[in-house]
Amino acid sequence: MPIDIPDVVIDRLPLYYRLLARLELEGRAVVSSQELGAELGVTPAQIRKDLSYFGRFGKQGRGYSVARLTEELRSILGLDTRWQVAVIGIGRLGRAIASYPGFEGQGFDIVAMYDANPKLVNTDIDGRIVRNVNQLDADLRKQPVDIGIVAVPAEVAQDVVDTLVHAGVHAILNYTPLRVQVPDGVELRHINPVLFLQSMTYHLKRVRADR
Amino acid sequence: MPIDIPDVVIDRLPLYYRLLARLELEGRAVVSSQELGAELGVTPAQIRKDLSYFGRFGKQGRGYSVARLTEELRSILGLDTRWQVAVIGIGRLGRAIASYPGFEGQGFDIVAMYDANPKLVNTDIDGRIVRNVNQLDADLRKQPVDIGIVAVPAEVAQDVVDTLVHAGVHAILNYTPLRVQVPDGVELRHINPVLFLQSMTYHLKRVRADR
DNA sequence: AAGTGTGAACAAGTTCACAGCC
DNA sequence: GGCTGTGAACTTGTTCACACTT
Repeated sequence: MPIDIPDVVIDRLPLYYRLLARLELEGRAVVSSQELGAELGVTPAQIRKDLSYFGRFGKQGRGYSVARLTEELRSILGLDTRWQVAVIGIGRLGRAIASYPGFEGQGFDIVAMYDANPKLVNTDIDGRIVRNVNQLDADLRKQPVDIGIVAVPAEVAQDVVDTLVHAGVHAILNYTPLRVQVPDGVELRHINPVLFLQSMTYHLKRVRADR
Repeated sequence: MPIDIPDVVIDRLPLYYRLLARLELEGRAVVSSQELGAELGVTPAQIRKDLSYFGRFGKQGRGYSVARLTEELRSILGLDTRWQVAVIGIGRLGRAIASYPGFEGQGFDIVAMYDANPKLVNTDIDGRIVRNVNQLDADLRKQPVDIGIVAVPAEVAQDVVDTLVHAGVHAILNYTPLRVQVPDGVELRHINPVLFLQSMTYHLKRVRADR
C-alpha cells in the first residue's frame, strides 16, 4: 500500500488527524472535505486527493465518518502504538521539551534523558533520572528508542546525531541551529525559530516600506 | 525590486545567509554555488536561480564574494536592523524562549514579556520585568514591537494573537499547538514539534515493517 | 577553465470538473 | 441534491544546459 506518496501529503496528515480527533471528541459523526478544508485553510480537493492515496474512506453525498477517518489516520500515521523517545541535552530548552505535556498525550513516551554536565547527571527531572551522555550508545543497545530529540550545544550536535544513528535510531528531531547530516533512511526534522524570524523580517521590511 | 518572488525562495535565504556568515567568519573570500550547494544539500542551480531574483551578485569563472553576498542577503532579509520582539506566555517554554541566546545574537531584541499569572507578573526574568498580559494592547500602542512570540496555553492563543494583530504587530511566531488565524498581511509561522513527530512515525512504521 | 545567469524543459504539486454513488 | 474520488488541466517549483564573462 505505501507505494509512492509525496512527502508533502504525509506532512499534512497530522493536521487532518488533529482536527478529526477534536471533532470526534466533540461528538461529530460526519464531516465533509468542504468543512475540513474551511477549518484548516486548505482546499477541499486537496484533502480528498490526499486521503485518496490511502483508500476510499468517504461516502458520496454524505462525507466522511469522523470516527472511521480518525481511526484510519491513526493507523496510517502509526499513532495506534506508543513511541519511545530520548531527549539529549537537558539545558533550559531540553528541560522545557522534556516536560512538555503534549508529547505523552499523543503517544510519545520520553523514556530517557541525557546530558554531559556532571552536575545534572543523576539528578531527577519530572521523575526521570538524567543519564550521562557517554552512556548513550550503550544504553540504546540495551534499551532502544524510536526517536531522538537533540537539544545539545551546536558544537556537539553532529556527534550526538551520529551516535543515535549508529545505535539504530531512525528518527531525529533537531532543536540545534546546526544543519546536521543523516544517512538515507533516517528521518530528520529541524526546529529553528531564528530561520522563521529571518524569513518574516523579509516580509516585514516590505510592510514597513508601504507606509 | 520585490516583484513576485516565491515564498519558498524567501524561506531558503536565511539558510544561505547563515552559511555565508559562517564562511565570512572563517575568512573565506570567494565561494561557488557548487560549494554552497554541497554544504547545504541543495543543487547549485537552485542557489543561483534563487539569488538571481535579487540581482547579479556573482562573477563568472570566480563565484560569489562571501563578504558581498553576506551583506546583500543581510540587506534583503532586513537583518541590518534590529527587531523588537515581545514574548507572550512565560511558562516553561516561554522562559526557555526568552532566554535563548540565539535571538539577541541575530538582531532580535526581546523587549517585553507578558503573562497572565499574577505570581509571575512583575517578577524579573533575565533582567526584564514580566508585564501583565492585560496591559499588552496598551503597551504596544505606546511602544510597538515588530514580532510577537506566542507561548500561551492553546485556549487563549487566538485571543492573544488577535490582540497583537489589532495593535499592529505584523509577524507572529506561534508555539501553540492551535492553528491560529491572522488576516492577510500578517506573517505567521507555527512551531509544533508534535506534528513533526507524527509525520516521522509514518516513516518509522515502514522502516519497522522492512525488518 | 571555471562558474554565473537564465530561458527552456521538466517534475512536482494543486485545483478543476465531472462521472458516479448515496 | 450533495459530496466523494480521480483523471486531466493547470500552476508552481526545480533542474538542465549553454551562452557569456572573467
